[in-house]
Amino acid sequence: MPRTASPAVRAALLERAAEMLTRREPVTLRALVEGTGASTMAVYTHFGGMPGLWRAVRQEGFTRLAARLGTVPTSDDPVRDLAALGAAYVASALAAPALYRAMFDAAAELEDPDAAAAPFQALVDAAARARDAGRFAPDSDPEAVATRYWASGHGLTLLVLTGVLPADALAAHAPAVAAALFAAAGDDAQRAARSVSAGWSLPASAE
Amino acid sequence: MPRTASPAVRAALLERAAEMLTRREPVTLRALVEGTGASTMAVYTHFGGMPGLWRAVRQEGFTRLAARLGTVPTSDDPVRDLAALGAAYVASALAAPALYRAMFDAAAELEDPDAAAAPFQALVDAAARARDAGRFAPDSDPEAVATRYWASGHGLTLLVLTGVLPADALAAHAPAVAAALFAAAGDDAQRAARSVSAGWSLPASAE
DNA sequence: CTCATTCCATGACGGTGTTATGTATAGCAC
DNA sequence: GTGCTATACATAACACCGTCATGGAATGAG
Repeated sequence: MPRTASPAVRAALLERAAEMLTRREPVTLRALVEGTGASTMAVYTHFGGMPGLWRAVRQEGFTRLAARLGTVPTSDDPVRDLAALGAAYVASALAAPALYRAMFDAAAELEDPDAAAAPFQALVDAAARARDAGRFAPDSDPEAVATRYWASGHGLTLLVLTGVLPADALAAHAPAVAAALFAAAGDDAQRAARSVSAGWSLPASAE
Repeated sequence: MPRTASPAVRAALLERAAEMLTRREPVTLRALVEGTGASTMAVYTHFGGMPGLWRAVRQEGFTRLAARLGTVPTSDDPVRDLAALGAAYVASALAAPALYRAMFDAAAELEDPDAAAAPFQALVDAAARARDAGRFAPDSDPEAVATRYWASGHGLTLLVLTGVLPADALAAHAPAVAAALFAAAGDDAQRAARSVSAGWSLPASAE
């Protein structure tokens, strides 16, 4: 019966939080609401506090990541598709480094725990297609391949984002790691290298 | 001429900070000094503030990590040594998860920028030995192999530490990733798998 | 011994997230 | 349409954080 909370305020707060994050501004409660004209209490009614806001921000990050991976077209070369997915993943992380780091800072707790699984599933599907197409060994486990691929890319990405490795380390090592993992999954080494090279260079220009 | 700062206070603060970190307690200035009997100003005289304390904590973490990797014995199988180094690395991270995460939270800025290079160098050396021993291709780049190995292990470790992947994912995937990378570096796939299996299981019991 | 210099303890300050209190407004019963 | 009620939201105080200005105590140099 009572007054209902406006979803516009919630969306605006979330949007502004993501924007402040990409702008490297510290996301503080008062600075956050300052821009929206809302009061500090709005964060509490909509998110229950700052931890809730962060949960929502991470959720939003994974949703956007999944959406972005969804735009990667499926070709007749599933290994190339895996590489393209990896490239899109890395490009997404580089486009909003602070958001990416926030996502994995406490990725375990999300509003919807399956949110992190959505981007991951794209990799699993591609790995399964590679197996069914005869590129990977018949007994290769798509989920295991996807996990190793993901973890390796994640580590490389984070080391670059934190400044431990130079920015060009991604281009220098990510395709090589991918090719090594795909070859281990059963693909011919040279063929894997060619597919990775083709897929990796594809969405590099994507914003 | 004046009173000289006691290194014992500095060491005690550092020790307590690391202890609070492993105990998952929030490392706050007042809580930190409470245990040592010192005052808040001690942190400022010794570290210049909390950021300086974190710098020192990260530094200490890398130093301990390098020391731990230094205890891994060198065998006549350099590929096995690489696996053993990886296992020791992961074990070290699992023993103090919060410290590990703090180390890489802003690993770019350390008191001594070369501190992060020390653990890394152990990997480079082992990769160079593998190349010189004919296990890796003569034109394989030890530094590139070490970088890819490190990044992959780092990503896998972080995903487990943050709860994204289950704890057993490390044992399930880390050796496989290592074997894939070593095979890509030129080692025979089956031989690499055997060496990795031998080296990985070695220091698993280390604390 | 003297004294200057530095360590460090005490307390105040601005900023943070949180929350108690009050107010206005949107939805439902009639 | 009118009145009631439950909820969204504003305001302001709170406890905590890191920081720093002040002052006293201790130490090493001469």
